[in-house]
Amino acid sequence: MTPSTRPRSTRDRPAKAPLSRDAIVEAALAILESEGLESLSMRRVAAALDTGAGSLYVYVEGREGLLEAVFDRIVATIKLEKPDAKRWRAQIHSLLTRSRDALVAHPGMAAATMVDPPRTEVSLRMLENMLGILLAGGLDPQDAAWAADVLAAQVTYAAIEAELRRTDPNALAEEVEANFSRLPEGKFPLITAYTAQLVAGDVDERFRFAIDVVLDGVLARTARR
Amino acid sequence: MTPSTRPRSTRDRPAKAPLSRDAIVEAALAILESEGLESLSMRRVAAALDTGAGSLYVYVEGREGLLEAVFDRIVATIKLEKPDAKRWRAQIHSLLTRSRDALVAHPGMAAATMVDPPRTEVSLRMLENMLGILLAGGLDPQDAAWAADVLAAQVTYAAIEAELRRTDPNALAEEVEANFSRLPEGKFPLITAYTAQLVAGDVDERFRFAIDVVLDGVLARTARR
DNA sequence: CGTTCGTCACGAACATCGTTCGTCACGAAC
DNA sequence: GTTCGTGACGAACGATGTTCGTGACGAACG
Repeated sequence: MTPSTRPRSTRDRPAKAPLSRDAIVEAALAILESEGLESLSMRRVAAALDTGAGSLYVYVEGREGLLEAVFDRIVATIKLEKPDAKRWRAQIHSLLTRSRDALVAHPGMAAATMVDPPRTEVSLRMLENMLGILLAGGLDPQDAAWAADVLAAQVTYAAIEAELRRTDPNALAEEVEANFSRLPEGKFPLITAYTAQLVAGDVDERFRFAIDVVLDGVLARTARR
Repeated sequence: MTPSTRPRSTRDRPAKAPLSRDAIVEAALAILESEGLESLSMRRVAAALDTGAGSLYVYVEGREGLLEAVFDRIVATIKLEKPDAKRWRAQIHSLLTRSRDALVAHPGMAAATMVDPPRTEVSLRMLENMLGILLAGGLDPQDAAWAADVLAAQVTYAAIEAELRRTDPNALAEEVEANFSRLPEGKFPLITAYTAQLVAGDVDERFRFAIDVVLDGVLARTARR
């Protein structure tokens, strides 16, 4: 891990690992997973590395830069699919489900992602793979390009929804349902009538629906052309 | 405006409007429109009302509560549609485009929306209207309920994208295109080959595509059933 | 008209945040 | 043995959200 010689004499300190960009990102990632985004402060990361917050700025471009690096690391762990025309639809589901789960595993990251589009090389790998699968499915290039965007929106949206249900899968549904039930009488007839449908399905069912609907929509467009 | 010119006591003050929840929300809304979410601090709002930040907490449940109230106010301004089976598709486009534009007009609000689902009565009016139009379109209730969710995701996503392009409509496309052009040779063949398609279309075209794709997808599902 | 009393704005204070920068100890080079 | 540059340290700055003791206002009351 360490380059060569560990400095034997940092006096009182018991030979602590040297600061590095990688070590910082890794520490941040650990905090993100265990405590969530709001706990991911520069001071908190520095404390985990037994140093001062100011020391991080040599290796990382502020908090924003750190978050970007962390996001990159997360995306890098997502396993891609080798496009196969025979299984393209299943591949989309697999890839996007893995993407969503990777975001869910790091609370707060999904929402942070939306602030700006992916620029890093790792994110482009992801886009390249998406395009590959969609094109393997026979989609028109323009449809595929735009569909990738639409699908990305569903992934981050589903990730945020899944985060909310993380503690208790049914907590949200029950809360919403309870909320609906004490609505002003007759003011929201449709919501009242279809409460069951509105809260129906778990996270996975809803996500599957969203992706299928988008894919069916693009296919309908292709067929019509 | 300097503290030194302040009247000795509130008695000498020229009858300033009393603090109220409405006044606070309105001031916050004005700041949000003109300066964006990151400038919307409790102190900034208090300053606009010529008072201290601490005074706001009597009327508003912290910053989070204030933001919720502001969001509610924004959603309240969105004009709804009287569901008409003959124009239902156009109605969806109108309603969602207005929703997107309302979010875009208040920078940062779209991203903040995603943190938790709408609970307020105003948001339910919106949902009720969406359901009404979709059902008027002949959709199955379960499909309509879930589709409303999928469409909501597209609205906030489009709003965030539109915010980025607010200053210069082409800035993003050009940046992305420039980014693509200096990619490692041959590492992203599809992105390289279809750069034109990836950056094609303005905000409205892309948004129209997203909505149409979702609607076509749900219709295909309905037809198949 | 004088007193009382409850409301409510004020603003100082606290904890935390991201960020900057002067200082200085370390270890290697001379 | 001396010099020197690298890089961590941590105090400090400005800004944030939030709490709370204080006190002034105006209405109610005698």
